[in-house]
Formats: sequence, structure tokens, C-alpha cells
Amino acid sequence: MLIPIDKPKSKREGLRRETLALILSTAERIFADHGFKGATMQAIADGAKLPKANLHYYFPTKKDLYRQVVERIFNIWLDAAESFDTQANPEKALGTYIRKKMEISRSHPYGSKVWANEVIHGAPIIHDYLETTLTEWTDSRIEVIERWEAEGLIDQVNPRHLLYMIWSTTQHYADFSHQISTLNGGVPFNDAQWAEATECVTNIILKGIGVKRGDPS
Amino acid sequence: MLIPIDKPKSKREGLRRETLALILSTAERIFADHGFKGATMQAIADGAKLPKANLHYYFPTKKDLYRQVVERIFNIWLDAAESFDTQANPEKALGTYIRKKMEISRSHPYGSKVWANEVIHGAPIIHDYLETTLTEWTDSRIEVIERWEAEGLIDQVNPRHLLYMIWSTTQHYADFSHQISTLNGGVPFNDAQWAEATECVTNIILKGIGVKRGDPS
DNA sequence: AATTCTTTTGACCAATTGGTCAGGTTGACG
DNA sequence: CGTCAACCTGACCAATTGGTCAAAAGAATT
Repeated sequence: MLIPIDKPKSKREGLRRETLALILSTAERIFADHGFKGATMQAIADGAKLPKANLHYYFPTKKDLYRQVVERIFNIWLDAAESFDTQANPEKALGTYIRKKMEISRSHPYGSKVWANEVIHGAPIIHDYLETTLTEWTDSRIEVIERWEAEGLIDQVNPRHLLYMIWSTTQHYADFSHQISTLNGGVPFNDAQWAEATECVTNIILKGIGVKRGDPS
Repeated sequence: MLIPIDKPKSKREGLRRETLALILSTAERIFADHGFKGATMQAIADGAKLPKANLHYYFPTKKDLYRQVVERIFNIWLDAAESFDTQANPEKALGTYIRKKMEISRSHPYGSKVWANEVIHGAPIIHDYLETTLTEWTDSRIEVIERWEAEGLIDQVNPRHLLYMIWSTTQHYADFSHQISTLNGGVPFNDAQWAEATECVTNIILKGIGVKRGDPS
């Protein structure tokens, strides 16, 4: 799903990619902090230290730029679920998935916020993604979960709600980071706190669905 | 916490309250759908079928109106945790709290979305609320949870993460309603689905923290 | 009925902002 | 080196929008 990176074949190509990456990461932050409408092309330009007209050279409209920002986090999330296919037992598969989603919440908080924003407002820009890619992706994972349930490896729970719970709890640490750091004495989580949050979320969910632990040692 | 309602003492007073309520509920919807910046006073005015200048008579600025919308959902949530004080055992207290939060997600989806939006963007308008009211509220509930842990009624989990999990899972059904209904065949949850979601969330969380069930019958 | 206070409203304004464009600059390539 | 295409940029414009204001309309009070 993620775009493979091959070497730039010229100085121009290299510069172009750098500029694109700079614009996208800056836009991600500005969109996260101010929303689609609240973010201005001027603010993104200033953040990237580029003239505004230059942004419009790479991204004809604000919507184009926004869409690419949203697509990026979406693809990162989709890839995080690889463990559903590669891990046989639910403890490993779900545990890995939850941990990976927590990692992404830490490494890509802005992308997560942009996505949340977009969906909260009714997904006006990426509605097609929800109906196609996300629907197919979800259906396929649900099948896997149902298989585990049939095999008695986890409790009988509606797989959709399990997925929603994983999505909401993990993304909460990105989307509501401001609330969380305020309740953490005004400072963001440190390494140990992220690790604790990850273990806590993983444990409660796995225990909550009655995952049969493979190795109790 | 919720403002008690007493009878209007004149026709004017009654009309005034009706208009205020109309503006607030319309604004809640528009702010939820478009964000603070994306919502326009004109759109709110149109939604409420009032001239824009009339809005500014009741709410001098857009910020004033927005703030009242945010404060309303915040107070509704605070009140939902009453069960922490009135219910002795964690199964009842937490179960009631989670169910109530799910009900609010269904009855006040717009308010929830506005709050989510606000926090995602760094809570620029209601930052003081997080630092004062929410902090105190959270600390007091954490004490209760810690007491349950000390008494061996639930597992040893960091109470903050338990609260975050409850908040995120319940609010997810409001904030991400568009994604959820898309994954539900394009239609919003019906009564039965809301009931199932509520039970599913409640069960997984309570089991996940090892709540000692009072009555296993 | 006259007066006063509250509420309503259309017209208007200044500031913001997405997007354009013409002209300049730079790298690629024969 | 010369040519061409890709890239960069300051200046500009049209549309949107939060907020104002003066005047009208309506309710309360005397």
C-alpha cells in the first residue's frame, strides 16, 4: 500500500520530492491544528518557508493538498493491520495491531487529527475512500476475527465493535493529545508513559474479549 | 451542574429563551459539521431562520456562541458520572457511566463532535476548562477507582487509561458516526444496534479490567 | 396613549483568503 | 553555449465573512 521509494534520477527530481514532502508535512500540521477551513495556504506556506504561489504550483488547490494529507495517514493505518494476515493466533495478531496503532498515534499525531477532523465533518473530501477501500478492508478483517470466534480463541463479540474499540482507544492518544497532556500536568507523555498506555490498552482489550493466552509463562 | 429551568415570567422572557435555544442547537449542528472556522454566522442564521444581525444581538461574537455550545456538552458529560458517587460497586458505577455516555453519544452527537473538534485543535477556546474543571473532576474519579483497586474489586490498572478508554470508545460512536454508518451499509444505527454497541463496549471494558461481578446469576 | 426599553432587520464595511498570472530563474540536454 | 521546459515568485483580484449601525417594530409600563 505504501509507495515504494526509489532513488531520484536527477537533482531536479530530488528537489521536487523534498519540496513535496516539506509541503505535505507542514500542511499536515497546519490542517491538524486549524481544520480544513481554518488552515490557510499562507500559513502552510509560511510554515514551509515557501511563497504561497509555490504551493499552488505543486498543489493546484487547497483541496488537492488536503486530500493527499488525508490519504497518507489512511494508508499508514491500513498497512498497520498486516499482522491480521501474518499472525495466526489472535493474541499476537491483535496485540501487534494495537501496539502498532499506538506507535502511529505517537509518530503521526497530526495525520490522525486530520483524519478525525475529516470524518467528524462527514468526510466530505474522502467519502469515496470510506465506501470502497475502508469497507473492503474492514470486511476482510472481520472475517478473520469471526474465524477466531468460531475456533473458540476469543469470546463471541461483534467484530465491528472490537475494531471500533481498537481504533477509538488508540487514536484517542493522538487526537485528544492536548486534553491528555493537560491532565498529565501540562506535559506530553514520555517514553515510559507511552509504553504504559500501550500495555494498558492492549491488556484491557485482549482480556476484555477473552483472548486465550498462548503462553502463560 | 445543569442549569435548573424555571418558568419564564413574561412573554418576552419566553420568546427570548426559545430564540436562545434555537440558536444554540442550530449552531451546535453547524459547528459540528463545519468546525469553528468553517461554520459561518450566515449559515447558522439560515439554519435558525433568523437574520444574521439577530444572532449578533444575542451572541456578540462567533466565539461567544461557540463557547456556550462547547460548555453545554461538557456539562452534560460531567453530570453523567454521578454514578461514581451513588453506586458503591464498580460494576454498577462503571456500567452505568458507560451506558450513560453511550446514550449521550446518541442523543447529543453534534455536541460531542464540537468538543472533539475543539480538543483536536488544541482547545484554543476552552483551554481553561481543561485545566480547572476537568482536572478536578478527573482527579476525584481516579480516587474512587483507586479505592476499588485497593479493595481488589478490579484489576490494578492506571485509572487514567481506563477513563480514556471509556471516553474514547463511547464518544467514537458520536464523533465518527459518519464512518460507522458508512460501514453499516450507509444507514445509521437502529435501536437494536445501539443497544448491542452499548452492551458490547460495557462488557469488554468491565471484563477487561477484571470487574468482580456482583451477581453471576 | 405616550413613553421607554427590548428586539429585529437590511444595508454596509473592512479584513481575510484561495487562486491567478506574467515574468523571472534554474536545471537538463543536445 | 543555446534552447527549452520546469520551477519560482511578487503583485494582484474577486469572493467570502465577522461584525456594525441606524432605523423600524414590538412589548412593557405608566
